[in-house]
Amino acid sequence: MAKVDPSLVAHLPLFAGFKGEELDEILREARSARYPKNGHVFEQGGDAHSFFLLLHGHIRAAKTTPTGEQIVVRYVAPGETFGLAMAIGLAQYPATATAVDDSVVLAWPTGTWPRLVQKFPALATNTLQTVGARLQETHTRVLEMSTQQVEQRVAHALLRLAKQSGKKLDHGVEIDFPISRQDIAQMTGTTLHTVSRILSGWEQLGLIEGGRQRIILREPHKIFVLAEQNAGGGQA
Amino acid sequence: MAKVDPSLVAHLPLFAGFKGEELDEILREARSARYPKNGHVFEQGGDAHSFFLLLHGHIRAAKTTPTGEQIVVRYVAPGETFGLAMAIGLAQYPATATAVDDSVVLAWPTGTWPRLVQKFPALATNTLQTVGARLQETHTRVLEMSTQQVEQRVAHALLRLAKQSGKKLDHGVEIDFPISRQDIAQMTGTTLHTVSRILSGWEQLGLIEGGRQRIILREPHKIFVLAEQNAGGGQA
DNA sequence: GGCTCGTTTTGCGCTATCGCAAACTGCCGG
DNA sequence: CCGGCAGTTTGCGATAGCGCAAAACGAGCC
Repeated sequence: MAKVDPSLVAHLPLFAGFKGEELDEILREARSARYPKNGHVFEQGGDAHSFFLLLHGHIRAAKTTPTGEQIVVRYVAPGETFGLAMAIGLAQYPATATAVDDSVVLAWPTGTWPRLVQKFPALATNTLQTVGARLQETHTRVLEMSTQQVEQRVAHALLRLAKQSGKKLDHGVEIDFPISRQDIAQMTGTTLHTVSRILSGWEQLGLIEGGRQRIILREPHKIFVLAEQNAGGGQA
Repeated sequence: MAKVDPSLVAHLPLFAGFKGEELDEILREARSARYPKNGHVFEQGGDAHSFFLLLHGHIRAAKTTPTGEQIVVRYVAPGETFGLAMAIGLAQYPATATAVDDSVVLAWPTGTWPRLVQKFPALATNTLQTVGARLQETHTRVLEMSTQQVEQRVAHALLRLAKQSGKKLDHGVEIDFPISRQDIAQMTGTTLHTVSRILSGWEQLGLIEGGRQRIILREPHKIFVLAEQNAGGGQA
């Protein structure tokens, strides 16, 4: 219904190199949709009927094991695409997408992708860059999980969240959407309990301030130091 | 020099949907190169001068931390592309590629990519699929590292290696290139020692047979069971 | 204003896995 | 044929982090 102002999205990586009228044509194919907090945009295993661009809000993409355990694949911030399953050759979504805040998305039916890509090859190369960047990030995540202790991984995770979705405060940065200790545990490969212990410790030290699904980094720099330093003693 | 027979590579995912003469044109841009066992194809941080297609042999892609720890990102089997750094927008290689066996590659100078993609947009979409598949695999890896014990992760790793590069034997499957316990540790996020203990245990049970940089899966099915089963007791 | 439920905190024992050290082994080079 | 060395095995503490249990807390609802 309500059309999206092209100028609002023209600068996004997905549309890099597009003229106004091309952009128009692409946007015409999308419909916009609103999801309330905790609403499901799509579910793991469901048919990949659409791909999305987040306009407002925040989306959590999570993957579930057969035994019911979950990990958070990533948090989607406004301006990012998600649900690209079909673009990478999948017929079903490999993860579940849930709005963690009231969110507004642009959705293109899967069927439009081949046509759009054919007409606008730059869409494919732009998407390739995006997916490639995510691959790099995921490799970094594997590297961290392999070589760092939980405390450092949590520190890195918070810094990334702050960078991606941080709201600057007078003193510190607040993560701009509701996120629980459990969520952080699922991002870093640990347990709710361990995250809680770590954050409590940091709060004692005045590094952060926490609340119910809220985290404020009061001393980002000190957390950065924590994240980088080798646990205990390094190799001489 | 020696031209590559197009029919040998025509069926690869990278070239899906290409006619013979298009293929020819693409192949003409590549040069082939040979790397001896343990030769470096490129190094992490080095300028991304080329992208590659592996024709023969096996390549190990590994990422190193500032402190010198490594993880194996993946093993490249013949027919797969690697070193796609520039296609995904990187100017430097994010990992080091080493031949684990005498290997032959096809190499395209980075500069050819934009031109090739412009002329053959399907290259971009094919590559997108490939990179997307790798992203999925990496997410699976994160999931495993987050939710499974070391023994199961090792089992999964061996099964994947066997599937990708296994040589069928009378009784069992042999991994077709030299791979050390250390390598497996770096694939699963554990230590050389733990891998050695696990494999020794399995060898006792007759599940595998090992040697210096060699692994034979004698009972793939039993290993599969090991890989899938929840450690200890699952939830009732 | 009081209640309820989801989130967070915290205590405590347990153990999978690490980390170090040392012995062993099969290949490769000379 | 004889070292020497990289890769492997194994033993033995040390411990980070898990898992369970329970209490404290706080936001929203009635």
